[in-house]
Amino acid sequence: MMYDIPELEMTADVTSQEHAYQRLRHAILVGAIPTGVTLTMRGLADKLDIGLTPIREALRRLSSEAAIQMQDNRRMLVPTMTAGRFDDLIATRIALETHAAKRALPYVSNILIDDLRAIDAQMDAALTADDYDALTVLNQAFHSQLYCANPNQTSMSLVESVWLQLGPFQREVITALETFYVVDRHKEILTALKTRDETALAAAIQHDIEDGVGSAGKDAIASRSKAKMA
Amino acid sequence: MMYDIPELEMTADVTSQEHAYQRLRHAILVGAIPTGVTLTMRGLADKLDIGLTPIREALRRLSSEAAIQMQDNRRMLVPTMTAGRFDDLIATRIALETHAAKRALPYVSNILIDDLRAIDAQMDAALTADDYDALTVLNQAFHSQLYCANPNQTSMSLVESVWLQLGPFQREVITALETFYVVDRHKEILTALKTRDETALAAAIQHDIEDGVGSAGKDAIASRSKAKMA
DNA sequence: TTATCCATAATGTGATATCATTCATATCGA
DNA sequence: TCGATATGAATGATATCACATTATGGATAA
Repeated sequence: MMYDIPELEMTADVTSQEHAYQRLRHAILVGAIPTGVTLTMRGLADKLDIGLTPIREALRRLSSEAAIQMQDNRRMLVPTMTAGRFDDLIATRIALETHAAKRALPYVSNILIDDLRAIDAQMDAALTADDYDALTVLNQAFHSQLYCANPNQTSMSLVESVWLQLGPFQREVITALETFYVVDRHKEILTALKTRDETALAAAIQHDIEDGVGSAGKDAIASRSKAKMA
Repeated sequence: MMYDIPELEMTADVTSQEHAYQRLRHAILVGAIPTGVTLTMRGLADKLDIGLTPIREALRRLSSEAAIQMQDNRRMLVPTMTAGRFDDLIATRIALETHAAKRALPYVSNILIDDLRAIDAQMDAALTADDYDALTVLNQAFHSQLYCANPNQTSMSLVESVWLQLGPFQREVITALETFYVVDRHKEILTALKTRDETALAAAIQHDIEDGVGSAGKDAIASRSKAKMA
């Protein structure tokens, strides 16, 4: 199966391994790598124009984040999605991110709220420009900046692992009509932040996840299994 | 600083990389690697009697699980613990594991409960034998088996990342007097499982974490900062 | 037509060598 | 005595090579 890995501008001083990792990670995050197809090290090395060694280490890192799966046959692939796994990933996202948001709330400043609002505005722009990959990245930046307000935060890397596992769904999901809900829910999050209302914040995060990837993903899985039956 | 990495028997057919990963992982999990000391690839390769390449990939995997930290100076180390980070790790453990337990509950069978009870008995034996590393491993097996009852479970790898980050505290913590509480709380967990009581289960998990690593860890941090002042 | 088997190609694993960067230590200067 | 500096040692990064394992495609047989 053909696919391509989006470019990703980086500072020149990063190692090849880091470069490969960031680029593959981004590709998975926006759903650019189809699920189920076998990835080969030489193939990726060729595609990214990088040696085998950095690719290997990047893949090992991604496998430890459950972004890719290394089977015992020595085959590597982006795991395929099932309804059950998807459901559990969404539930885990909600548990983890409501927790992270609540822990971050005491550290939220008005400046941060303004920054989040700015990201939200960028999302509106990306939406009208039909730049869905940017939309995904911005949405994650929105959540990430919030959770990282907590200076002792230890759950961001866990959240990112879940995002990576949901990544393969991004493209089929984000084009769905439900997309605009995300922006709406961000407004709800911003309001809860402004009033420093912990309960409302947790609810808003949950709604954001459910209405965004959650519902659209369910639809995508449903239509996929219907297609298989036909 | 001197330290040694516990042996770990494995099947012969695993790759060197997997072997190195498992052994280093176990060492961090039981707190055998002191925090703050720089790890060198050649040093570890020498210690484990394995080539550089497998060590390198094992370290990359561990860094992606936040078990070790790779600084920009190219220095690698097991992160040192601070009171704030510890607090957040415990809070994350509770959020994540109560969630995992609740999701697993519908799949809990009486056979599983018996298995857990058997692990608990082994823990009693390990406790009287003063085998603290085994105690740690068994405790994690207890929790792991419970959460993995959910066939669609996606949070186990996240939980393990948190365990790895708390690992460096295991040895200083588990020798503390509070240790016996853990076993008590496991009884509470088992009771909640038997009655299929979701609320009681979540509470029991929370108590187990708080009374186990939680309180003992707080003490350890407190006495450590006291020692530094003296 | 379909299943089995074999030979070749492709792939992951691991070791080693080289290079650039970083660290450690001793020397020098104030 | 203390701090800055330079030099050599140690370390991580990467490419490359060799090898064992796995996959692939075609030929053969039922």
